[in-house]
Amino acid sequence: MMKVLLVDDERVVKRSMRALIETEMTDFRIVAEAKDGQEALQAVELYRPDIVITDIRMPGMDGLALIRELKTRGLQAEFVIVSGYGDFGYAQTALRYGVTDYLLKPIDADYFVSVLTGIKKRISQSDPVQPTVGEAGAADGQEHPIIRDSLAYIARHYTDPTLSLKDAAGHYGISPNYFGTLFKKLTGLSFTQYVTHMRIEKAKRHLQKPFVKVYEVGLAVGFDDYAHFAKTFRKWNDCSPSEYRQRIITQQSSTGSFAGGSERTNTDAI
DNA sequence: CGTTAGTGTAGGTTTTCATA
DNA sequence: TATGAAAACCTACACTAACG
Repeated sequence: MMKVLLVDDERVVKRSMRALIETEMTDFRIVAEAKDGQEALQAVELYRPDIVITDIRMPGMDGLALIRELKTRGLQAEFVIVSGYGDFGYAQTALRYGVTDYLLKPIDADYFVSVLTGIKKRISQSDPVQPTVGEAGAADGQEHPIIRDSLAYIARHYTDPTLSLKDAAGHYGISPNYFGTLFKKLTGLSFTQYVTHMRIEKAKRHLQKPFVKVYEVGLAVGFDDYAHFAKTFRKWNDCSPSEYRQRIITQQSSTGSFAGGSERTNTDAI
């Protein structure tokens, strides 16, 4: 049984995550909830959770400070960051603290389940913490200066349609072949997969703004060509950009603020 | 008419593998 | 650790069609 601590200042978010864990994940038990870092520290002392799921931005001690403090205290736990819109760069920084994964709000139910399931599997196999897909792959990458820097490079340039592995490799003065190999080895994702994932996640944020046209979203996140954007979006999410937007609107009108989101799935979000 | 989706294709880019 | 070559994959482009 995995012990989980939920840390978020938004009650509705915690309630949604609790509902999901209690209904979908019988191997997990929520031992405590906290609304900020201070409360979380106390809960950790009492319950020694296996997994800490924390928001980044909270009053008082924020998520990053909390993780730093818990690591200082030697807590052997897996950390999952929950990041809201506009926190992406912040979440990237969080990866350097060795978090296992991070989830963007609105949280996708399937992805949430898959992240926790993956953590349980790793713990049960007594493996060292391995990052999951996507951004979390950056954790190992932090150990190599070029890859560490390249992640920041991508974060700065992902909106540029001309961003390429060749350019990035040239930036560091190594061959594209070697750079690509190194990147995949250390992050778990190929260069293009990483960049595409970042673009799609950003696009999903933009699609929540109804006044922005879908093709403009594609342009805004680095897709020069709408057809390519639509194809790529569907490949990663099993729905078109417009379908995704429609779902978000529907879910937000029926369930409130903690709604929407999807990650390589077309199932309902929390 | 504007927006979005779908398809085929050529060319460029990335990944993989063998090798030093 | 690093490179080169070739295969595999991806992207941009052009075009068509559906929909409101």
